[in-house]
Amino acid sequence: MPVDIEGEVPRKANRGPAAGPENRRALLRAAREVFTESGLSAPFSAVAKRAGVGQGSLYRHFPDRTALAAAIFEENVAEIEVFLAPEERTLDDLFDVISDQAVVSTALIDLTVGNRHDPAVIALGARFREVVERLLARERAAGRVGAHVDAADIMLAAGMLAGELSRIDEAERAETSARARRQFRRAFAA
Amino acid sequence: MPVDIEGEVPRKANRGPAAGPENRRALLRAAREVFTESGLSAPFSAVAKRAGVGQGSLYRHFPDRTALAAAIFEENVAEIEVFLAPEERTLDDLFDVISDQAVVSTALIDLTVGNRHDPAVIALGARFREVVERLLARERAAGRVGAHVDAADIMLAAGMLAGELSRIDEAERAETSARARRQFRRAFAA
Amino acid sequence: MPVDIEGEVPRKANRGPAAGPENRRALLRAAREVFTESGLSAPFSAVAKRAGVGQGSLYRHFPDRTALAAAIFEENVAEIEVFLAPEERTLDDLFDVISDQAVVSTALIDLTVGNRHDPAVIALGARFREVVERLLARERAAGRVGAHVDAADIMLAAGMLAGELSRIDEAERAETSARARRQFRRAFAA
Amino acid sequence: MPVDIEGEVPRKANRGPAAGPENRRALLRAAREVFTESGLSAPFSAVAKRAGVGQGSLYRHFPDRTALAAAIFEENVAEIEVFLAPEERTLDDLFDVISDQAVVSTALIDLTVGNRHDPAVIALGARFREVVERLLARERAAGRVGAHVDAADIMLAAGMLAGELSRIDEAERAETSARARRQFRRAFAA
DNA sequence: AATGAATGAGGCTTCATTCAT
DNA sequence: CATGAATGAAGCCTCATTCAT
Repeated sequence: MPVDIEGEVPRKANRGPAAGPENRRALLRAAREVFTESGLSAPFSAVAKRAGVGQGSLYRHFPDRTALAAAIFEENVAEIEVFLAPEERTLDDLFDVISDQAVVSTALIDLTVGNRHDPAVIALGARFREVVERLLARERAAGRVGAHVDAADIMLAAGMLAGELSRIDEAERAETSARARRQFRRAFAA
Repeated sequence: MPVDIEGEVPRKANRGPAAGPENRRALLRAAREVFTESGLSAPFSAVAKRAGVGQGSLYRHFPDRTALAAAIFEENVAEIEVFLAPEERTLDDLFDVISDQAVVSTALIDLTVGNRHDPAVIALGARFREVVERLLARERAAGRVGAHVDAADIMLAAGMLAGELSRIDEAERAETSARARRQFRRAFAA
Repeated sequence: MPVDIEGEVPRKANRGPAAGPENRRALLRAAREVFTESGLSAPFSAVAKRAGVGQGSLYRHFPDRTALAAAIFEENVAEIEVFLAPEERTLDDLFDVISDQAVVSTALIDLTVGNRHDPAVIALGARFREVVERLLARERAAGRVGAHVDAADIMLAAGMLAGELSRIDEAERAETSARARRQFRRAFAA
Repeated sequence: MPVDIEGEVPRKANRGPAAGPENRRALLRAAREVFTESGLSAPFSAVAKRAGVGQGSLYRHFPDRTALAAAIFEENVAEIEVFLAPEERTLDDLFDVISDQAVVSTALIDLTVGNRHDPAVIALGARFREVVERLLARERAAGRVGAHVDAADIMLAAGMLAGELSRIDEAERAETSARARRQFRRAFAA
């Protein structure tokens, strides 16, 4: 029962510009968590709260939901790039990362799809396509993938898989992922 | 606070209980349109408005979003049952209906997935599975589908396809649908 | 999942005018129950539903909440009149009835107070006052009540008691009633 | 659907966080007024409007009706504590404050009674009881109150009085208050 | 005279966004 | 540059009341 006669407002100290990058990271982490737990429609403000950051800062870093989604997407793509860089990575490894990222990814996908024409989104799509193309070339050369398969096939499969995984219960993900991958392996086999 | 500018009270005439079934149909039609155009997150009230029906009537017929989704889903399943009944229907025909229904279907899927444990939803899922099983038996007998394929495979494929189609632009649907079906045909081939 | 293609509406048979008084009784009983359970602010329609009667019939019998309250009040007063008629009834008996009726009564009181100028309400108030006056005359004659007490005192006490009882938990009613009556007995003693 | 007739966007200026405590006070004042005038069932939003404050701010300060009631109650109890602190205050002074606060108090009482188990409400009840106990001890010591009276008696009387006063017309309050206090004086006399 | 569906106003609450400090 | 309160529009849902049958 705060009596609050002369209203002390004990607000968090302003830590100055130094806090910028740190806040940005906190926001991204928080956004992943929030979107994972509550879906895309989670209150935008929940992200700020979870990150322990003011509403205003959230808006400064990410002027809208798309910007936030793009930033997360960017991290995902970066992770994929790194993970798939080694020569020995296979299509199966791609599906592994996709499966791992699925839940957040699809909230993402839904969002990015809604802003398909945003330049940032387009750029990220292109980066992802690059990865896929390099991978595909290797897989084809190794005879693990037939000539009838092109990058669009892989991307479609990845999208469908991510979408499906994001919709279902945690408990069913592993099995569903395995089943889908069996299908795609057969579909893509040489 | 009706201002009652000209003493006009333009409350729509109460057409009496006779309007009931008609309203129900109008609401379902409107719901399909609205969800197709604006996705699941469209204001629930938009459905009533589009149907030309009072808010209250919407709630009487469908106490919540799930009830409405289940009713649409029911119509879809009924259509699928009828369409796939003839002996000569194939897996490709299933993918045809799915593709046709995709946009609404996925709003549906998202919704039904959210209420996976609603008895009505469960019952409809079971009906769909029945159809798939009958179809699969025929396809297998005809040698068009391999023994490695089970009903869950078909249902997964249908779900992934519908999900994907619902996310993309109208313009890309035909091609994407064709591509996915090529993949599934190969995956399921004997 | 009613398909409802040609909408049969199996409505309750119209039992004709004979049902009138029966419905009225059912409505009053239902109203007591509903107001007791859910307070005055219970949906008006809940009364009709509980009574197993159409909305329209409720409105026909009782054009508004006040009319309904007045009718219940009327029954209460009638009961009080009968109960307190015998020579040997005392002030304590009055408090007994009040306590019994308290929960519904106060929903009533709140409502009637809101329509203090409704003729029906005024008439009922007068009838209650009559009862009180007769009782008071007897009690005074018997030397059980002092000369300093008038009808308004009794009515005030009754009102305060009913109000209090209506607010508290079922479990505390007996004790609170006893305590209040101890106070009033002392206050009114010769 | 803001029609935006002249491109005018007359959104009230955001006066910033500084407005916080001021808003809180305005809301409490407004709540007292609104509840006094229209009873507990007044639209919650009326409080915000009366206070000249956005809906959202109302909800920020008081997440629900109970929180608001508790805050008003808190002010009342604080006032009572201060007013009854001096040695020379009597039971009659208590009834004075109660009478003064009656109208709002009972909206309060009705509300707090509905949330009897809210910790804030419990704490306030305890504070009130403390005041009553101190007062009662003095009155008893002074021989103005009999040994048969305990704190529960006083609290019951106060509750009944407040309840009654809140129900009746402004015009009758003074007389009713006087009458009730005559009764209690007699009931509690040594 | 009874029935119960239809109607829509209005209260409730949440949330995106702005902006004083 | 960060903070978080303020704002109000807009969706949700309930309910009093009407009225065709």
